Amino acid sequence: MSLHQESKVLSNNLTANNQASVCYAKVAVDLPIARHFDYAIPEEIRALCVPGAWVVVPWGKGRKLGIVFNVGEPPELPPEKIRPISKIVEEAPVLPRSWIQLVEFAATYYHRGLGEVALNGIPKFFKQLDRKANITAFEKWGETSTKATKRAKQSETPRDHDRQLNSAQTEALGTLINTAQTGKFSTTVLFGVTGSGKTEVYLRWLEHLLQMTPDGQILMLVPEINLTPALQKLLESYFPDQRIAVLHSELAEGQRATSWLAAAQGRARIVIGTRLAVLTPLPNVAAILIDEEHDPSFKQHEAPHYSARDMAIAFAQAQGIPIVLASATPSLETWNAVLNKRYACVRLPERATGAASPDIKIVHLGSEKTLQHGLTEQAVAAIRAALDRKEQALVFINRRGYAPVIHCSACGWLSQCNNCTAYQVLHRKPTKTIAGSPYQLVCHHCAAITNPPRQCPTCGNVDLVPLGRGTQRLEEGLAEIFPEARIARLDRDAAQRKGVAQKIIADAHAGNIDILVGTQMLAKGHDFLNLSEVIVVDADAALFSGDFRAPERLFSTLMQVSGRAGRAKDKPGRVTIQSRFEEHPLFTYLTAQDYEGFAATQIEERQASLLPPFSFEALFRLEAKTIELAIEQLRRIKDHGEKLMAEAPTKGIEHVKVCDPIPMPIAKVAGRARAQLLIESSSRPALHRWLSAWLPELKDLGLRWHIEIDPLEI
DNA sequence: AGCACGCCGACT
DNA sequence: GTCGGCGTGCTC
Repeated sequence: MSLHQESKVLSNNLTANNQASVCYAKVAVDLPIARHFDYAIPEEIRALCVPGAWVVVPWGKGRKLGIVFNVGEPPELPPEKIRPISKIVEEAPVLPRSWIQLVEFAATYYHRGLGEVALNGIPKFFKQLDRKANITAFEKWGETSTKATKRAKQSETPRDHDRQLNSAQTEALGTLINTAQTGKFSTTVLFGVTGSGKTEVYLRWLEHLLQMTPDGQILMLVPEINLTPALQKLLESYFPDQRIAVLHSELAEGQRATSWLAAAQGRARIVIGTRLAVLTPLPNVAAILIDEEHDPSFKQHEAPHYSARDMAIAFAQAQGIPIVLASATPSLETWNAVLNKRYACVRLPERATGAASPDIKIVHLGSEKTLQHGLTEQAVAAIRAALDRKEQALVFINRRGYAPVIHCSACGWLSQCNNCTAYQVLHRKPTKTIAGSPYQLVCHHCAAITNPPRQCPTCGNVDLVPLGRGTQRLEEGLAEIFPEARIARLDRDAAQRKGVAQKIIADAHAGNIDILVGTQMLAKGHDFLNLSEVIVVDADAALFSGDFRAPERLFSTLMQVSGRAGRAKDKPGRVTIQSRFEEHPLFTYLTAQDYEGFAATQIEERQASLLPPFSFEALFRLEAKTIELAIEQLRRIKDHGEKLMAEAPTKGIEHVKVCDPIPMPIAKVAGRARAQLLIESSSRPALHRWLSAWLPELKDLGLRWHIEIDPLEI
């Protein structure tokens, strides 16, 4: 008998025998579909079929993994269409209620399917249906690594533990312990400049929590994968007798499965991870800490588009536990909540080591002719001075590749991507090939790679020149200016090969590198004690960007990268920022390292123009063959919204503003035109009530769109 | 996501 | 004539 026939018979039996007692389960299926599915629960598994149970369900001609959410609610479908659950996966841990609630919250808030959210954070390994043979092996593996940790405990390593806190830290710790108490929901911002010793303070807070709650688990979110190894080491030396699980997308499948299982079974007391870790089931969660709270990487760019920070706050609230948001430059959403006294705030005003704050200088970026490989005289002198002192310099440029575009000096041709509204970026090939050009053109949007043309495709001119510079060209230029220096480059391209990023970071710590060239990746968190000079090659692109969040991001990036300089007591840090707009007010606040002053101006502007956090946004996006078609389809969505608005008073929905559809900032990617439609409201609940009324009706329009809640980039 | 169905273009 | 492109619809 085929699976399909078998299930038909089963469901017929179920309906025929005793319809009233047939029990149904709402199941999140492992699919990126914005919906859950109803299944009948066969009598013999009814006892095991509880929310959080793992099940195998029939799916079309095959089977799929699912997780039970609700049991007993009436199905939305006629009973004859409902098939029964195939079996319960008994060896899998029943997922905790807190996790079920979090997933339900996120699916509702982000207007997504349960399955899409629920299965998003579960390691691939557990989603395979034939994993049964391996699961015990993994459990054993988990046990052995616990033993390994225990063994490490016995060989007492010197612990940072005994290091004295300074008076500001001691005071901050006291306040933190008082405001962020166990067993009670609170949101506390730990606000301190880079190097003020936030880490020390929150480690002590974690220590306190671990003592207060004998089984309690702590979730710690960090923005960058590169930061986890150092943090893991630190935590392991700090808490040698606690099991620490690390979770991020670049772990090997086996490691990720092991860590996840340790967290889900409550064996791991501390769970460190990037944004995906917010979806880890934690049966005994006792507190949450988010480091670099403002970082945009906590927002997922793909499918469910969730903000791990916002989800974590909602999670803490639902579970009645404290959450701490640490940052030197909190997001304006967070800072506004501090000003409104919705969040508590603990301040750390000084650098803990006693090192002075870095001296930040803005220098004028003249015409290209006055520069050496894009660097001003002052910048070159600053790097040379660092080399002379046998200290390190970091040269920051937020653009990877060799040059952002190539250009024909005769006819003005630019290396436009054929499939995207973007330029192809000139890159040095990753490995030297025997034949052909050492360069290639790469589109950063569709990832298409082509050989650079030998002559201009429109006029035949052979004189094609790279315009501007990225990390690779800067590295080359620096090698020319400082032939004796050891230079390393760290950007997404360099970090692509596994282990390379960690090797460069280790080399920098060991003093085997004199000049570090890199992007964002280098700006965050690292504590290079011999680094005393930071150069920011070009801060201008973000100064006049159309994005209202650009100044906020620029300020925090510059503060963060500045914070890399002079982390040791005896080596004061200096920062040189090159700009054509030295008079810009952002720089005034930056040189004074006055986050609060800067935030006040930004908040004032946002309030005046009713931008977030003074309004709440949702964004419809869709793709079509042409931009006209995409706009036309979005207009149909808008029209429908306006029809709904006309009926709003009768339906009890408050007013929201539906803007006009516009092309996305990059209008075409990989040959597909993209457009967006912004929805705004001054009230978050109003916006969500509106969307809940609107979205189901839009299904009938037969359009393929998706929605993003609280978008970061518009 | 898969997978089926269905309707138009260039190929042995 | 068909093979196959991917647009559309469905999965409890």
